[in-house]
Amino acid sequence: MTKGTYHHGDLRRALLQAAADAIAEHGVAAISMRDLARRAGVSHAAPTHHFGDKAGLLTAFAAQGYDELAKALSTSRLASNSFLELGVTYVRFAMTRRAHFEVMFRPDLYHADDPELLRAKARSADALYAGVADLPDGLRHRGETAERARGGTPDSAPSDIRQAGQAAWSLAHGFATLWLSGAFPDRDRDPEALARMIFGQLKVIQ
Amino acid sequence: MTKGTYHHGDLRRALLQAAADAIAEHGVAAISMRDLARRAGVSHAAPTHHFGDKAGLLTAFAAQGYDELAKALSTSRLASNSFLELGVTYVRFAMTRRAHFEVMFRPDLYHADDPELLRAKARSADALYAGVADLPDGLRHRGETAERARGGTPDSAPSDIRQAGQAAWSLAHGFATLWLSGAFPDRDRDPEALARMIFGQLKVIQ
DNA sequence: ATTCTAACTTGCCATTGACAAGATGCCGTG
DNA sequence: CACGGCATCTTGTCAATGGCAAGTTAGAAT
Repeated sequence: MTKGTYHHGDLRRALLQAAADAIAEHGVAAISMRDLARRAGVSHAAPTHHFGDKAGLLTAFAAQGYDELAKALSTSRLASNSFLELGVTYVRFAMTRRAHFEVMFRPDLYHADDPELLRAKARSADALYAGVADLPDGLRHRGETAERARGGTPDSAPSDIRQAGQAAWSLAHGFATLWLSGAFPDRDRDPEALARMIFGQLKVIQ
Repeated sequence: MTKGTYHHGDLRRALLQAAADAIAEHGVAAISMRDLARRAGVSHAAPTHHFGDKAGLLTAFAAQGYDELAKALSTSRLASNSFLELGVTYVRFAMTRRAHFEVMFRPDLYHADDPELLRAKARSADALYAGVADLPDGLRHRGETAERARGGTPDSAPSDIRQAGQAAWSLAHGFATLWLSGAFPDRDRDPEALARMIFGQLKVIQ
C-alpha cells in the first residue's frame, strides 16, 4: 500500500476502497473528498489528480460497481442456470456491495455520460437481458426465440423481451432498494431467502 | 406570501416549496439551506428556527411526501377499485412528486425516528397493504380473508399478505426508481402506460 | 547524468451548516 | 391603551468542504 513517502503508488485504488468503506458506514451524503484523502494518508488535494473532482471519483466508483454487477450476473447465469437465482444474485450484490449499489443509481452524483461508465453499465444490462432470453424459467415471451435476443443490448432487444426484462429488473431492484432503505418490517430475516420466496410467487401471464 | 418585511408569515411552507423546486431541478445532493433561504427571501439562518437543521427540513419534507402518497393511494383505491391501478398511482406519484420521492427513501438524509414522519410513513404503508387485501384483482392469497388483514399495519399483517404486498411494492417501486434514474432505454414513452403494460403481465401463482 | 513529467504538497478562496447573540414585531395581559 | 413576553427573523462568526493555483518530489525516459 504505502510505498514511499511522497508517491503513494496505488492511490487510485486506495481512494476507491476508502470510498466504499466511508459510504457503507455513513452513506453517500456524508462522504467528503478530504476524509477519503485522510483515510488514504495523503493530502487533501491528492484525489483531484486522479479523479478531477468529487463527481469524477463517484463516476469511477459507479463504473466499478456496474462492472462487478455484470461479473456477478454472468457468473450466476452460468452457475445456476435459473432466472430466479439471477434475481437473487442481484439482491445479493446490493447487500454485499451496498456502497456501490447506492451510488450506481444516483446519476446526479456522477458524470453519467462518461464513456468508461457507460461501457460498464451496458455490460450489466447485457448480462441481465441475456438472462431473460436464455434461461429456462426466464420471462421469455411466446414467439420470440432466445436466439434472436441473445447478446442484444437493451436498446436493440425486441420490445417483448425488453418489457419482461424491465419487469424482472424492477422487481429485484425495488426489493433491494426498499430493503436497504429499511422500508420492510422484517429486517431481521435473511434478505436473500425472503427475495427467493417473493420472486417465486410471481409469473408472467401468457 | 411575503406579508411584512421582518416576519415572513408562512416561511415553513415557503421553504418546503423551495425545497421541492430546488430538488426537482438539481437533485437532493445539490441543495443547500442557504439557497432555500435565498429562494424564500429570508436570511440564511431563518430556516434553522423552523427545522433545527438540514436533516430536520428533509424530515418534514419526507413526511409531507409520505402524507401525500397515502392520500393518493387511498383515493386511487376508492376510485378505480383496481390493484393494478394502485401500482400505477404509485408510479404517477413518483413522477409528479419526484423531489419528495427522491428524499423519502433516503433515510440517511433525515431523522428517520421522527414521530411525525413515522406516522405519515405508517399511513402510506397502511394504504398500500390495504389494497393487497381488499381489491378484487389484488395479490390475495388463498386461505386469507380480506377481513382479517384489512386495516392491519404492515408489521401486524399476516405474512402471506405481507409478502404479496412486498412483491407488489417492490415491483412498483423498482420501476419508478429505475425510470427516474434513467436506467430504462425508452425514456420518451409515457411511464404510466409502460407501467400498466408491465404490471399487467405479472400475476401471483396459484 | 540530465531532463521530463506524473504524482503529490501547501496555500488559498468562496460556499456551506451550525451556532450565538441581537433586533423586530405580534399577541396577550393588565 | 400600555407593556412585557416571546416567537420570528437578522447579523456575525467559525470550522469544514470542494476546487483551484503554484510549488515540490521522485520515478522514468533518453
